[in-house]
Amino acid sequence: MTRRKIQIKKIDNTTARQVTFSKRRRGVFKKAFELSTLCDAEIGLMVFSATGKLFEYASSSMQQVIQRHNLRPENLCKMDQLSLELQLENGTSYAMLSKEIEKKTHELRKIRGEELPGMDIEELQKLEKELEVGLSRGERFLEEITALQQKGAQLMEENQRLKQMENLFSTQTHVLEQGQSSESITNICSSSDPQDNDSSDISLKLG
Amino acid sequence: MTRRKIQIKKIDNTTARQVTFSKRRRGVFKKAFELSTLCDAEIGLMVFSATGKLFEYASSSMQQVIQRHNLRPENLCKMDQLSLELQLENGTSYAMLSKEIEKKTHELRKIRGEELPGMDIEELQKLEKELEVGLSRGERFLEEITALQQKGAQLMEENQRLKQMENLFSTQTHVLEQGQSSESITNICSSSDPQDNDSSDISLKLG
DNA sequence: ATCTATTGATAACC
DNA sequence: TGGTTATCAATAGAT
Repeated sequence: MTRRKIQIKKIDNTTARQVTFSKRRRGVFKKAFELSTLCDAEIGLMVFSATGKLFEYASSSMQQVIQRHNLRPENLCKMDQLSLELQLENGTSYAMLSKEIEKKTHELRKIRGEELPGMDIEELQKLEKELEVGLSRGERFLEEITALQQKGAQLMEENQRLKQMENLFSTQTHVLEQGQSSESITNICSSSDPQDNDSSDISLKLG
Repeated sequence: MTRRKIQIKKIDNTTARQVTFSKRRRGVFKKAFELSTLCDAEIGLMVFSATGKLFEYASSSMQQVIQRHNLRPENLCKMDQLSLELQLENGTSYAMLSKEIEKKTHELRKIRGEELPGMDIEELQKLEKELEVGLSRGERFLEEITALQQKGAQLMEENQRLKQMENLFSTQTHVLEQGQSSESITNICSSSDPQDNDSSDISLKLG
């Protein structure tokens, strides 16, 4: 854009591209900072260089910006379905187990209220059965707990990726450069979201 | 920056601020697009106006950019602490409960091996005690299960936000404007497990 | 990195 | 909002 106008398309020359990247990156970050400052906007900007380096700027913190972004209804997408199922399952399970506990407790009290010496064999066998059931249920509970723990571990694992870095910027005027590159990324979840709002596409004119 | 140079600080006049926001926003998005195009960089830019409207641009898709961002080791951060605690808790709990189950089972078998008619009061009271303990343990299990379910629900909720929409942009030259505002953000943290990845949909099965 | 000729962005005004 | 224009800012090309 100076000694000569350039076309906005990938720069072939590698070194030239890197130079331009450095220069323009600064420019974009500065613009982002100015916009957020002048207009009181919350901004998050992530830039991965062609070599995989990450440069980022966030007026607050990237985690906060991402979370705010993810909070929007249109970004909560289909997970809701799974979530709802889960909620229902949980409710059912809990209700069922609560009922069972209550029942057992009631039976126990009933037994305790009787004279033990007066109990006949049948009564004792019943008690024994109760114990057995209680134990097996306990085992089921244990299994369930284990399963839940595993699921929880998986979920946490995923959540790790959600959690963001701290303010690596001392002030919002600073941009941090971070090393390493991340490769393959798997995507799930397609959004549909019919109605939506006054969303309008803005196409950028380049020249 | 033109008729007169301006200071980079929040514009007091509301309307002036909005005007500047609109103009500069375009500028930043354009710059971001140019940078990604010229230098083959992957870019994600999120802008929340002071009124809560979201404007975003992503060279690929915002979900992809966010995921790539989240994949960085340094962003898997501090959650590990809480996570480790949880793991230890769970581990301890599991070991303890397993041991308890085993013990109870052993006792039960011992009792079953005896002649019920031959049991004295003391023996029966012991059995009763066993049942009671079994029930209380069951209750504890239930509590634990409930706690785990809640934890899982929270995690899933968070994960929902992780899963992002598809290409709301038909091409990378488009910027989408989305409405509505999102407010306070609550964080729950916990995580663990270093390696492993591409795990995504996780459903909790309860019985 | 630094320098500048140019193009690009935009503040103030309409 | 959407134009106009005088300035200021960003930067391509060269050093």
